[in-house]
Amino acid sequence: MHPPQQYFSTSLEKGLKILSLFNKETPRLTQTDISKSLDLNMTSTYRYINTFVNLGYLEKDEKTKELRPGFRCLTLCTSLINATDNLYLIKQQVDKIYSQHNVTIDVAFVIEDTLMRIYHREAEETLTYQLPNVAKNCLHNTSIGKAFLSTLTESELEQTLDRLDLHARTKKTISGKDQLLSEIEKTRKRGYAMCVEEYLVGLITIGAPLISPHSAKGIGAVSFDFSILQNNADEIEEEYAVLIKKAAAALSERLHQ
Amino acid sequence: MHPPQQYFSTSLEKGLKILSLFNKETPRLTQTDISKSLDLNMTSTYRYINTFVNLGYLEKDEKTKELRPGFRCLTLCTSLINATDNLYLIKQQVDKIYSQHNVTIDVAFVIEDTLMRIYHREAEETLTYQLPNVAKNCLHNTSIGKAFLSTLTESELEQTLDRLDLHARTKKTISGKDQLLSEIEKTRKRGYAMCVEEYLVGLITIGAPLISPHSAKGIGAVSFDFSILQNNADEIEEEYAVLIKKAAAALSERLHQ
DNA sequence: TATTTGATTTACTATTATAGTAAATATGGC
DNA sequence: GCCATATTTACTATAATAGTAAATCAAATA
Repeated sequence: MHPPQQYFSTSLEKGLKILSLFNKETPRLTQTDISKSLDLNMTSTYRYINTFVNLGYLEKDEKTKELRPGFRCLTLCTSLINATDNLYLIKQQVDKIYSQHNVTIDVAFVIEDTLMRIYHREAEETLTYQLPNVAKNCLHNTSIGKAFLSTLTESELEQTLDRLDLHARTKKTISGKDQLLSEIEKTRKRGYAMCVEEYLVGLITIGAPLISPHSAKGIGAVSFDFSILQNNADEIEEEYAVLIKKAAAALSERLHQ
Repeated sequence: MHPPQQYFSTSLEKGLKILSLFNKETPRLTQTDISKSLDLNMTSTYRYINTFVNLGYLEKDEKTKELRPGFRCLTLCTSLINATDNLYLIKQQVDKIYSQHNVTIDVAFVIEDTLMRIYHREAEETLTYQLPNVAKNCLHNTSIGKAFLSTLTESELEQTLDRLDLHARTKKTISGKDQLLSEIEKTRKRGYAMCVEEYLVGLITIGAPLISPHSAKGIGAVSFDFSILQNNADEIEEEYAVLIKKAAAALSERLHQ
């Protein structure tokens, strides 16, 4: 069935998928949760979980059997984050833009069609929406998503759009595939994406893609968020189009080592 | 040879061991480095590395073949750290003590006889030594190490000491096993460890163990560091013995969820 | 207190992934 | 160009894992 991928450890992949399930939105999971969301049979799930628990990466509540990241995750994560300056440099750059322009900024990577926010700063004295740190089904209705999509090749884009559920979160959400394709094309040409009340009523965002200098592939995007009560879309585009592209370029550069 | 540990994924364990090798001191490693330090044969090392590279957890420099944590580590780590408040709460507590007493504070966990620092604050206007974030062979000559050892059972302690290389870093390092055993006993009784120029000439530290409220086992320690030029050992003990124990208790509590 | 239901854990193999040897192919230094 | 070192590929015996099924446990309900 699967192409027999050599020199690839499927067990390791499954383990990492389990760890990746834990985040701010879902900090605790049961064995069944994990088994279901990864479509992994109970015994295998049990084996991997047991491995993590034995090594201290997960802790299991003896009563509820709920799992949560353990102290070993703390050391692993601090080590890994210290090993590269990436996160530090990203935060530094975002903080700089934030202090100069007082805008709400989001930096997110896209992993398996899921938007993973790695840093966020919120503008003062503005209306803001708290977006989740991990968000599925958002590539078509956020500027981060659209900016990311604009980095894909024709065939990748085609495949991705077929996979996605182009759910219409608001009346303005672009949910037709053709319409979305031309929107992505527009985004690619001008180098940034706009999103006007497509994700949430009242929310306007402008975003540009982050390109890994290592692989030269799009890996995520940065966006500025505004409330429609304080800015209108044209003004935002006028004022921030150049800035968001510069921000994306500066951040992309900082992904280098 | 090994007891056939059921419900444990050895592949996952090896993968995690590889990831754990990356830290501030060793941010880049070659396949050979990894293979040697984990005593893993080249083909297996290659398979695991390849898995990580394919998934984006490691990036491989095409020229030098050096490996470093990839963008996928960033998302995993931010998710995991967001999933629990542990790190945030620890930092908060340390910052509080720091601002009240202006002392240099280290918080570290002990993993496989290795000291992993997860947070550090440095006192202002004092002479300080920059300790590494990951340090081997330090359980016998640091107050963090000795405090941790004092939480072990008799048999665990016995086994650990037999494993360790009781290297004498300075003239004052306690490198005899019996001498160390009575030092640990003393530490256990009073609830804190002192280390007077045993790790570095001129460095005095006082530390107390961190106990996981989950497993009720010792997992690390917190310490205050001083220069012998500004404080003498007796003064430090007098002034900080109660505080370090309180700090350890407060931090241990915060490991709960 | 029994009974049901759902979840987790253990027992047991067929299957498959992995370890490890060895050979091939890079890569860099003379 | 040649040598030394490191990485990658080929190949199979072996050991780990997947998956079924049964057992155990825990919680909710009768």
